[in-house]
Amino acid sequence: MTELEQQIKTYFGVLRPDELQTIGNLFKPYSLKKGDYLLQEGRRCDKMSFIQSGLLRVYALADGKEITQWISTPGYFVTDLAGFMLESPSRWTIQALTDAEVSAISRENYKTLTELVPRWNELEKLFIVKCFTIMEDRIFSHLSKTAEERYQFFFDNHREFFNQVPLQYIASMLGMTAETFSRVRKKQLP
Amino acid sequence: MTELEQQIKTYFGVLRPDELQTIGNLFKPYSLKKGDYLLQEGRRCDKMSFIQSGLLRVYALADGKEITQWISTPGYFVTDLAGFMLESPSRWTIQALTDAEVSAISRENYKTLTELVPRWNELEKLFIVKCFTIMEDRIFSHLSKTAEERYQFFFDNHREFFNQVPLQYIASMLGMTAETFSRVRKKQLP
DNA sequence: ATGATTTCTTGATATTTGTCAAGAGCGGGG
DNA sequence: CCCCGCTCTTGACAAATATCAAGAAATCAT
Repeated sequence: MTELEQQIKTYFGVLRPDELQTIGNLFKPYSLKKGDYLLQEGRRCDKMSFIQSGLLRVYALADGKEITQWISTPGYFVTDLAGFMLESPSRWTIQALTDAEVSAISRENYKTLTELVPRWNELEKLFIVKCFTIMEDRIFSHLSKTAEERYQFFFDNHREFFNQVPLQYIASMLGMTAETFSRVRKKQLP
Repeated sequence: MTELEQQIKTYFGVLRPDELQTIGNLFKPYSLKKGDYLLQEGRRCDKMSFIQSGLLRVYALADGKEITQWISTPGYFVTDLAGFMLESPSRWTIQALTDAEVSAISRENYKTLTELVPRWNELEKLFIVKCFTIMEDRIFSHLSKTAEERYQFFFDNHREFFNQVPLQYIASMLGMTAETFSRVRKKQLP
C-alpha cells in the first residue's frame, strides 16, 4: 500500500484494497518549488492535493496583511474545500514554504469517485463534517481562550509544527503577533 | 408550500414539489418553553430541528463560563451538526431563550432521504460545505479583526439580531465581554 | 567559513480589552 | 402601579496584546 493509499484510508475510513488503488491512481504527482503557488485567492480551485513532502501555507490578505489560516504538512490534504466542492472562487492563497512534492486529483476525476466507490458519498460526508468540527473547535478556542492558552493548547497537540514551520506563521494562525508569540513561548518553555 | 418546505428549498437547493413535501412530512412539530433544553452537552443528538418561532441559544461551558457559539432564529435549522451526522456526543447545549415552536426530523428519517430524494447526497454535501465556509469566515474574522470590527461587521450583516436577541449573548458569540460590547456599540451607533 | 537575508527576540510604550463594582433602565407579576 | 429581577451601561482600574524599533540568532547562498 502506498503512502497515499494509507492516508486516504486514514481520512476516508476503511476501503477495500482495490478501491484504495482505484482512488490512488486518480492522483497525479507534481512538484512545487519554494515560493510557488498551488492556488491563488479568487482563482478557481480545480484540484485537491495530498502532500508527500514539504510545507504549504494557506493564507489570505486582510488590510494588506497576510493572515495565515493554516500550515499544511506531509501526510495531509490541502485545498480550498469550498472552492473545490462548490466551484466558487477560492478565498485562500496556497503557497509552498519549501520545495514540495504533492499528488493531486482533479475535480473531474474526483466526481467519478461516486460511481467508482459505492460508499463514497457517505465517506466524503463524514470527511467534510470532520473538517467542520475542526473549525468549530478553533472558533470556540478564540471565544474562550487567551493567546497564551491557545498557544499552549496548540503546542500540546501539534508539537511537530514547532520544528518545521516558521514561528511567525504559527503566530498568525493562532491569532496573535509574532512578538506576543515569542513572549508567550519564552514563558512556557522552561 | 409551507414555510418549512420553503426553507428546505432555500437550504438544499431546487427540489420538485413532491420531493419537498416528502421531506417536509418527515418533520414533526413540537413546542419548547423558555428555558427548555433542545440538547445538552455530552448527550446524543438524534434530531435536526427547524425553528418556526422563538430563539434558541447554542453554547458550551469553558472554565465555568457559558460561551455562546450561536443564536438560532426562526427560519433556520439548529442541531449539533457533528453529533447528528457522526453520532458523536454533542459538544453543545441548546436552550430556548423564549417559548419556541420547532419541527424536527429524527436521524432514522433523515437517513431515508438518500433513497427518497435522488439528489440528496449532493444537496446535503453542499449544505455541509456551506456550514464549513461560515466557520472559516468566522475564524478569519478572529484572526484579522478587532472586537470593534467584528461588532461592526456583524451589525452590518445581522441587524435583525439586535432587536431580538439579548445583547450579552451576541457579545459572547463575537468573542468579547458584555461591557466591551456595550462600549463599542455606543461608539458606533450615533 | 563569510556575508547577506531572514527570522526571532527583547524593550519601551500605546492601545485594546477585561474585571469589578455600582447604578440606570426596563419589563413582568402581583 | 410598584417592586423585583434581569439586562445594559458606565467608570476606574488592571491585564493582555499590539506596535515600533533595535538587536541577536539562525539560515542560506556563495
